[in-house]
Amino acid sequence: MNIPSADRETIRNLARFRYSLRRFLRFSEKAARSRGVTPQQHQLLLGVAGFTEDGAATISELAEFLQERNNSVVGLVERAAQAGLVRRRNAALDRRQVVVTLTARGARILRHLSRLHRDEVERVRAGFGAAGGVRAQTTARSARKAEP
Amino acid sequence: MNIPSADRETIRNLARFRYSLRRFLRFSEKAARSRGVTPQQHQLLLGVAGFTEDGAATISELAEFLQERNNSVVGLVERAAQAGLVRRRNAALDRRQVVVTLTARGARILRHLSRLHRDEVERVRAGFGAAGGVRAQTTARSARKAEP
DNA sequence: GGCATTAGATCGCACTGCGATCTATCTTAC
DNA sequence: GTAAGATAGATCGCAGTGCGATCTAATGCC
Repeated sequence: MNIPSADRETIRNLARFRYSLRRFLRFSEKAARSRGVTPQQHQLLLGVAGFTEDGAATISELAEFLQERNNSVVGLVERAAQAGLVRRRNAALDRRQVVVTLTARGARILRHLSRLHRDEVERVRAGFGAAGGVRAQTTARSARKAEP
Repeated sequence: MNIPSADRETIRNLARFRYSLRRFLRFSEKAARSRGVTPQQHQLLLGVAGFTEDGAATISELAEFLQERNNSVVGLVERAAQAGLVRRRNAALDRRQVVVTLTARGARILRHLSRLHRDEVERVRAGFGAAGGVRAQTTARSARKAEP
């Protein structure tokens, strides 16, 4: 394997960072499902309500927010619309554009999930800000018998 | 939609945070693919080399690191092994355990990717640490015509 | 008005993570 | 020692999801 110690240090830090990230995303995923929406739908709601100034977003804007291709977003919006989370309408000014807004139900779920996330994000931020130490993680690691 | 302004603030911050996250993950994904491995394989390499003290990890440890079920990890390791990125061997002490280590090729790729990621992570951390302002994002947002 | 551009939509596909289930190994109690 | 339970992985089939390729409709521009 022979990895130089400078790289080892970098790798160790990156691993901690990614582990922290995974745990956060996992938390978020469970939170979303606990409210009856998929993680992707939750992100969609967040993008619709929080990415722009006016609480509405086009497919392209959502694709930028989610960092996905717009055909992926089309499908996601379609399913979310069927689930009664968002509403679509054509922009009057440019009728190629599709403006997505939240339904009352979508807004309610987003509000609830956002409150749940607020605290957790602070924890993650604290972990990121620290010089590389997230203590709770080390304890979470399962003990493995030493190799002979 | 009627979302209270306190929630609006929270939602706005969460959206910024998630957008930053998505962009980072996107960057990471492209970096991995540019070196000929899938994003998941990259994370696997990182977990093997950086999650434990000894540069090796069992399936269960990797499942914890990746926050996935261990059957998912079994498949991931299988594919990575076939791609010549990692090696498996049974732990001598507890023969139920499977210890995963990096091949020379896996280590080389991980080293390269880690260097690429180091700077980017710092940028993300900076964005997280700031009181909620990631400026670059606003400019990246596509302009949408105002609704009439 | 005609041509390039842009915003979405449609289709089929491939990957990946999961639930359910199974086997092998280790641990504990008796 | 041995049977019962626990633990670590492996196997199988499936469903969700994001993507490439391609198409249509609306807009911009000269």
